[in-house]
Amino acid sequence: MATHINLYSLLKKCNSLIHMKQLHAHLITTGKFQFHPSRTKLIELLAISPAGNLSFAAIIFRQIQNPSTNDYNAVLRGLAQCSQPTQSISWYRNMLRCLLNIDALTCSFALKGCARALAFSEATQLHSQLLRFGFDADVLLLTTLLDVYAKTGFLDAAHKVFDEMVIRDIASWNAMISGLAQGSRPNEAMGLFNRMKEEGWKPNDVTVLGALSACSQLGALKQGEVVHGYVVDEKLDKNVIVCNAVIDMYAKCGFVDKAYLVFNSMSCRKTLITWNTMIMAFAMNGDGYKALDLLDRMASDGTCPDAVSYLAALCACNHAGLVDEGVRLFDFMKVSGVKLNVKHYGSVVDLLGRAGRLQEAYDIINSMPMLPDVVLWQSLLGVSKTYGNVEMAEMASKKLAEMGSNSCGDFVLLSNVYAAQQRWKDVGRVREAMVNNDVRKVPGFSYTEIDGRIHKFINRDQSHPNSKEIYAKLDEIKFRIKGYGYIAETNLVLHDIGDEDKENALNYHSEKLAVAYGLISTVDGTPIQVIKNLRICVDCHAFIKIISNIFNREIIVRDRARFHRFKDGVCSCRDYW
DNA sequence: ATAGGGTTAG
Repeated sequence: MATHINLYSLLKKCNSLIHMKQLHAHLITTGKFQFHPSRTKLIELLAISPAGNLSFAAIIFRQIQNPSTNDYNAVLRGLAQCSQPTQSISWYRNMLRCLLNIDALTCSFALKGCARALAFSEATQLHSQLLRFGFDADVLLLTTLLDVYAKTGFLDAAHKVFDEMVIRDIASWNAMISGLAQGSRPNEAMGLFNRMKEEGWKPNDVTVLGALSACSQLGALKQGEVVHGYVVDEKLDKNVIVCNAVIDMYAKCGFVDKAYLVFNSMSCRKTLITWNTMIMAFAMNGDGYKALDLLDRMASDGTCPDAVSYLAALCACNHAGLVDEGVRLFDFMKVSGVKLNVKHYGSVVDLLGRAGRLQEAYDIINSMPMLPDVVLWQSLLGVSKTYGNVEMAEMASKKLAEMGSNSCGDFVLLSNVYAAQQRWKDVGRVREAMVNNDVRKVPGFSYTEIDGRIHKFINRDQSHPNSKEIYAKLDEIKFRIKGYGYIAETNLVLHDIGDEDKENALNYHSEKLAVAYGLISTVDGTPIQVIKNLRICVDCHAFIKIISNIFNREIIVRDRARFHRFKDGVCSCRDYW
């Protein structure tokens, strides 16, 4: 009896493989291995702790004459969190064959494996099995199930599980809220967050992380401020993870100053991620020098920059047009010992390309120790278009085709390169390829927050209740801005349609709809904030510059990569993006 | 001998 307790307490303190092996040897040499209850705990420790060793756990498992469900579960848990989580599914199937008694933990670990392996259909099988086993009153298990459905992208199935749960606890709400937030349905995430409060639940740190992430995506400042207020009131800001999320929220809502205020007044210790979040915030805002300054300061503060820190700083140089600083930083990175990945190369290629240094950009691609990705060739294609370099554009397009990229933007860019040289035959050839290849077009959409409510617009959207007024406003704008030298950039539209129709296609881009709605529904002089899922197009950029001038409004647009602040007819990106 | 499992920022 005494040895049971001793072994158990020893196991709990065990944090190295050597110690685990010693305990194993002890169980063997004293002849207790086959019968001692701590054996299972040892296998679990080996299977799941960072100091453990999963294959060794499996070896030990095979030495057991009559493994219990718990022994199986211990290995299953390890397999579910290892680098090949599909192994957990085969292990589970094997358990069903060999064992009669599966318990709720078996299902829980197997579901975890499905989540990691993104195995939706296996999860549905587990779902029906756990119902048959009668585990459907188990809150923890149903929360895991909900989470698997959400993580595999089946949010409606997740929601159904959530809705049908007889008993829910805080973690069930949290799983559903963060599932919606991470599944690109942030508005619903906020809806559920509010409903949760109405129903008398008290959000905890995990809850606010989901809500803050949703606000970040939506650019929902008003709602984000409410969540921040709650965080402060409930002292959830003792948690550095929460602080990081608050910083990110303010930054993504366009309030980099507020983000920096939170960054500077944190009561808990900053982590690597805190610094990276703030550097990224400056980068998105075009504050190149502030980002570089922070990169220096983090090191002197005792936090060693990692690959993400450098990427963020490089990105900042790129957005601010700090070409020499960026190249210097990149050269330093190569000797600093950080492991560069394809994104670092992509960023520096973009930086050089935008500065017109196409040959240097191309040389870097050729010197890369890894294969260039689609994004990198797209960026080279983009800058080739900017500088009218036909050969480079053709080469990049060829690579993109080889890699199976089939995005509309690639074809449009190449076509524009030819069009600029009046090579109409080639333009026609590209159009034909577009038709034949059935190109993908990611639908563009924009959000704007008015009085704490999010309004979403897609291109040519007519579903908004105020649609009539919005289109009338756009007509008015169109009329007024003609006098300011605005000519629609119709070469961005690649359809066989007349110029007027091309103009209409551009006129109803989602960001224009959102800005027009902002103009009619907010008081004169107040800023208008728009979030767009793609990069802003040249035409909308020119259009909004003029609007900021004639309507005397500050208009802040966050596109996929950065912020554009339009004021008095100019943009903070200085037309460099 | 018993508990053990779920939600989490760049």
